[in-house]
Amino acid sequence: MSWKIKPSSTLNRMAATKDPRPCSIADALALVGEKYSLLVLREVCLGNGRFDQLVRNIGAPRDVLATRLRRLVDAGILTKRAYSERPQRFEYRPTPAGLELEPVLMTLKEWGDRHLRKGADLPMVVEHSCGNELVPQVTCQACGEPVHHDDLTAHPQAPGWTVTGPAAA
Amino acid sequence: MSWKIKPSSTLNRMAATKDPRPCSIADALALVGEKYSLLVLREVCLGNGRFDQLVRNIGAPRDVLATRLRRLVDAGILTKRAYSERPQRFEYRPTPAGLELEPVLMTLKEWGDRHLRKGADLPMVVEHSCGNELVPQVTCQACGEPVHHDDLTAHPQAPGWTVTGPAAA
DNA sequence: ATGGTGAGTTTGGATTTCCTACTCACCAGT
DNA sequence: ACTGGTGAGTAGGAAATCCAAACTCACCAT
Repeated sequence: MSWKIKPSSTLNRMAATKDPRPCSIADALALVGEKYSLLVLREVCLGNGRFDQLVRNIGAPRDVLATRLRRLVDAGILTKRAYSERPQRFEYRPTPAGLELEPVLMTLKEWGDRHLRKGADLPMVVEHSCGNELVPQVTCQACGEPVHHDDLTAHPQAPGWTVTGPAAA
Repeated sequence: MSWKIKPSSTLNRMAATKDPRPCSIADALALVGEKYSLLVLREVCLGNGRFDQLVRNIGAPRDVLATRLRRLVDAGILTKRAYSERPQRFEYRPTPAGLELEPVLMTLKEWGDRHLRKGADLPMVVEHSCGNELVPQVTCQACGEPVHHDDLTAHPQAPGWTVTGPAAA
């Protein structure tokens, strides 16, 4: 049996620790930020929604994949539907909420293409219906202008937020 | 000592396994997809780049955070610089490459705001220099139009890709 | 009867995370 | 000079996760 008395210096540190911030980015990542989850979404958005396709294309262990799929279905990001009874066979497809995560995939792909492959030898190109290769760009819905870091000002609305930098409120 | 003879059904399964696809999304996630990495980027983009600020605001264990920071610095996404010698104190800031990950954060925040909080009681609002609240929208750089799933066609360029769905090449 | 496929589950070991504590260097107050 | 506090980590062990391979179960094909 130990005394479990904390030295005061430790007590002070404990008093200073706080819960992490309320944040939609953190909440979103709690759902889709686990390993392989966004790659699952990539595949189902491409129409490759069967279990063994996912295993092959993503390279995830089967049990981990099964866990991720359950979680994404529970979160309303994917649906599981049978494409064949007798033999029962299933396919995962994105829900509308899942499809709305595509912008995240597109911006990630853009960044990877530019910074990790320097624009050459891209493993895959996406074509937009306008006929050009898609280069996704984030714009402000209100004014239509492309968004740059220096154009942003953060306004914390909930307790727990402090902003010290150039984007401070 | 065991014989290590595989049943033939297993042999066949092994022959079918392949490496995962070459993919910029997967490569990007290998760098910034680990737990907490994107939250570190959030904080650093807000100007909160000191170790203990990061610990408090993110809620990450200190050792994990130290590991992530090293990795992000190595990847050229953050820089570490002293803001005080004697006592040595450091601050992490985003590099240009790090700043270019902001679109990923913005699209994630958008999704979380809409789907996880239904638009009400947002913990934080970002203002664009045009004076409006920022609602990020992904557009096609070539034609300027907002991008929708059905407007996209995937064109695999590297081996290992198969696309069976509506976005098939 | 044998083998093959799809969609997982089971098993057992390797790897990561997490938590608490500890260090080290410095500064501030008494 | 001593006590306490801060910043930026490191150390060590328990808990959770991951991973690869094997196994299951239901069905179909030869």
